[in-house]
Amino acid sequence: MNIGEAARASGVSAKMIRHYESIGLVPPAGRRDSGYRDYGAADLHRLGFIRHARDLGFSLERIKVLLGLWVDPGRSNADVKAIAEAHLRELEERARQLNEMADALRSLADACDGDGRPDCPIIASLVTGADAPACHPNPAPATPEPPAPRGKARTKR
Amino acid sequence: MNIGEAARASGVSAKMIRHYESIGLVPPAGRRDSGYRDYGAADLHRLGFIRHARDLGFSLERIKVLLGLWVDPGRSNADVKAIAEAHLRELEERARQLNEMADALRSLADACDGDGRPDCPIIASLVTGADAPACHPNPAPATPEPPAPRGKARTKR
DNA sequence: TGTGAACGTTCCCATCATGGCAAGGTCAAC
DNA sequence: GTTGACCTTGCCATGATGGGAACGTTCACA
Repeated sequence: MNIGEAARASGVSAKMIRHYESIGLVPPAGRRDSGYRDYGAADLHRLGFIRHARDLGFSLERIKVLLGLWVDPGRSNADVKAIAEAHLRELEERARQLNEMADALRSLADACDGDGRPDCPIIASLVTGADAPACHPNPAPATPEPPAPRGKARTKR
Repeated sequence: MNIGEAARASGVSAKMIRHYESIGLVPPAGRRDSGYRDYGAADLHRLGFIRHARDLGFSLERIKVLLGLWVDPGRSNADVKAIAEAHLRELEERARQLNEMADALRSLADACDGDGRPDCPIIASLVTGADAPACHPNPAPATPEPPAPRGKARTKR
């Protein structure tokens, strides 16, 4: 089985299969006389395993460990679970950070009329680092202006 | 003001300040006779703007646009809002994906006893690509074994 | 038997934002 | 004058993936 067929069958691109081989995530594929890599069912299984782990966001480094546990008949599911939970905590932490950003940005965007005037709480917040105003406490809090150009030499930029 | 002081004052590392200069996100800093970069209040403002935008997860590319709008007295807050909302949608999408992964991984981890035996629904799911079993439908669905080693030529690896 | 398309190979480069390191120049305090 | 903290430029690395060049192989079809 060519690398292209293996790619289609496993859902891992040929490019990535070669990469995984180069970093030792999959063993070096057998070669035909032509130099073409040759894949069998066992290879497809391994590639499928990797793809499913990638779908769950596991890093290649952790997948390497999971593959080691997979092929270890004496593995402990506690080891597997520990890796999964470590990854889960990282996923949750990253999601938390994204949600924090999204929440902050959402209130800024909500506070912006988007009516075509220059006044903009989003810009204002980026300038001052402050959060979005509660609602519209003051009617027209002029958007802070950019700092004056350097010295007198405007053309210097 | 040295780059180090500017870094401390703005919360942007010296390394990044140089980088931002190299990609045109900040104008080339003034230089002293020694060749040292020299920063003033306007530069700190700009760096602070960038840092706050980075804190909200904006890409440097988008920050470049936001900076352009900031310094444009004729800007429309609709333009700013459009960029913010585009970014917001991306944040939400990324968070959604992470949560999807986390949910899937959580049910797998919950389904794993972690009692030290080799049986492991996490490994099983990575092998088959199937979701976590509903709860524990069958008492001991033996974890799928790794594929047999390649043919008879184990040394071929 | 030739030929062309589709595939394979290796190697290098790019992404994105950031950090690290090395070799060398500058500054300020003692 | 020495020392330590700082600055300069330049290159390399990250992690996972894609793109492309230059060149070899396979296979079907005329």
